[in-house]
Amino acid sequence: MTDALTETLDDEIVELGEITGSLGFLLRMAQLRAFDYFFQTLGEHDLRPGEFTVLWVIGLNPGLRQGTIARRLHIKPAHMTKLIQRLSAAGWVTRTVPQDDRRSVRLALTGEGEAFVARYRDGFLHAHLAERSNLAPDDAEHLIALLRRYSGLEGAGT
Amino acid sequence: MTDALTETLDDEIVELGEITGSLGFLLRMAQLRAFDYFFQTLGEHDLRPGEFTVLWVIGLNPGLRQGTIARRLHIKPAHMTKLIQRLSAAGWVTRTVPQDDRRSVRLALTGEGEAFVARYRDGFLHAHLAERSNLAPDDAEHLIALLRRYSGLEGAGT
DNA sequence: CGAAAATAGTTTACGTGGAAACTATTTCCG
DNA sequence: CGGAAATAGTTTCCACGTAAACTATTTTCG
Repeated sequence: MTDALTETLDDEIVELGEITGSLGFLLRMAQLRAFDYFFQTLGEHDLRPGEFTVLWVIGLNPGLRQGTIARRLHIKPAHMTKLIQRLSAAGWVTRTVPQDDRRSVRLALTGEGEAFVARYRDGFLHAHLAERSNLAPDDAEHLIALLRRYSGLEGAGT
Repeated sequence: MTDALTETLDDEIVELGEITGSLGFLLRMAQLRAFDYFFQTLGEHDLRPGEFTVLWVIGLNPGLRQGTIARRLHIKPAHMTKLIQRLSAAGWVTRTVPQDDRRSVRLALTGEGEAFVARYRDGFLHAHLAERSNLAPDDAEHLIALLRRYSGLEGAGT
């Protein structure tokens, strides 16, 4: 490094301006932070957020068609196919083609799948506790409620 | 609500359970929705959120090094190189290697780049306004404030 | 019935973003 | 000075996710 004056003029300060009021921009930034926390907590294990979510939902809804779950999670069919192939190859998910509609595939967890979910369940669901570190608990709850509303998950269950 | 057994067999209802309280999951869902809004509004033009953000920040901070801007936006060096190559090839950004450090690259907008930013500025910055979203304006503002705090962009003020 | 349309899932081909290795330049010290 | 370390950016290769085309079934309806 040269002198402090040059340093100050060149680096350090990057003005972001009004873009910090853009929801899309903020969501991207927030997701990167959440991702950091996630891998900081669970990175030691070989676990991807998306994969665990799919396992979780299959566990809660055994026997549903692959496409039904994919739509609910906004996973595109092409990607869902690969996900299920992976989860199936790992021995966590069974694919069953029912008699009444041989186009479709119904999903369920294997015993290993259930064990896997049970094992990482707390770590995954509690990841959000660590994620909230910049926010007071009340604010974190509020943020979650607003996101749930914004993303259209409001009416469904909870 | 039907009972759990019926629910499970129904193809319409997908239970998500406690995962709807996970910040990471909600951020992913929210981002997908924001993405939809973005392309619904600006999809007609050939504009990517990330590219516009980079142009915007270069415009606000002409002469900064490529890596400085990348770090601030959490863009990895490898990706930043490709982004700048594209923006440069499009004639929006100039790359200047300064005499005092010939390893580095300093960025600025061309006239066309400034015109481009000026042209899409309103559409991009206002894309977040929750006209078509599920949130009231107050809630949208609150959501933005919480996200800004969570993602660590809280410069001054609160 | 049977051809056309609709549906479920898969395959292919591609674009975005990242990790690791590489090149070039500058700085640090022995 | 001059070799080791640090820094800036690039290149190569790979994972994730998507769109579009494809296969296989089921449904629609003339």
